[in-house]
Amino acid sequence: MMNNTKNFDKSREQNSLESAEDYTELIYDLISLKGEARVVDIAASLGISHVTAIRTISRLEKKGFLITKSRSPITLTKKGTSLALFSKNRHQTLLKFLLFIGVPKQVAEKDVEGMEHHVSKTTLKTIESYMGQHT
Amino acid sequence: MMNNTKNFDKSREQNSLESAEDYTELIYDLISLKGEARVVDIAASLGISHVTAIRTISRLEKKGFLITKSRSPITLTKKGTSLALFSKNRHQTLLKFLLFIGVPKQVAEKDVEGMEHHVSKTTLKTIESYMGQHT
DNA sequence: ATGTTAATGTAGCCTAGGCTACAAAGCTAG
DNA sequence: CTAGCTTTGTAGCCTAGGCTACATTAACAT
Repeated sequence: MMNNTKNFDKSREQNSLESAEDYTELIYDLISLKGEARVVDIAASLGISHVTAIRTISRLEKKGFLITKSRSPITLTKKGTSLALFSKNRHQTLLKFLLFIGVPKQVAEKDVEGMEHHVSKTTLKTIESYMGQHT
Repeated sequence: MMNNTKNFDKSREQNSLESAEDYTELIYDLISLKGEARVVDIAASLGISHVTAIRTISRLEKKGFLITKSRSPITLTKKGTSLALFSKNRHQTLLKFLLFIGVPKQVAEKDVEGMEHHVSKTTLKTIESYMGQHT
């Protein structure tokens, strides 16, 4: 009889990592650009309703990526900041690579959004090294 | 006041296309290899319970990708077969490309699983052409 | 200081995908 | 031909992410 938790964790760590990456990255950028990250802006940036954003943010808080205080801007924890930086870097690398092989900018930008969450560290390293050698 | 249907369609056509691709591809392969595609085998191959498989399959039937008959093997419609072939081809191309740039086989195989659904036709074409030129 | 607007939060509904537990149908062997 | 295993199907629960509608809080302007 298989313990349910395993499968949970599996999809949770997949799905939820994706939103964790998207949200922390976005929050990081918002803080950089606007000085603070607010729910409205997050929702607007992601093209979703503020309600959905609030719920997801509260889940991410439970998982230790960020901190919320009622009606105050959102801040990233250390864990959240690390994830944001990692995601941003991966995003950039991948984008550069697509452009490098000749994908049109607009297409590359859109494709990266979906692909980035599924690229392992090994593949990322390989890409970096490949671009290094073929410059 | 935004019409709800739009957002629905957006996520539906994303999410559901992913499973449509996975399922049609798998069913296609099962028919090739075993002569027929049964729920148990689909579930086993995807590593999910047969219940989840049944539900998803029934959704895909509603969307015209396949046909089920109670307690009989599953068959693909024309639409389903096209999608399967397209997905298989994209999968292969992407895998070849990752191997080409030097990603270890095991890693490549795993990464492709996630990435493939997010690679546009344009990017796919670009990859093909790039590999053609750099052989 | 009060009234309007913007931001946040709550309730409740939907789809999709995950599960277990149980029920029914079909095969296959005795 | 019946007992038992395998396959398929149903009921019901969970998480995650999407929404609208409504409520509350805060900020701002007059």
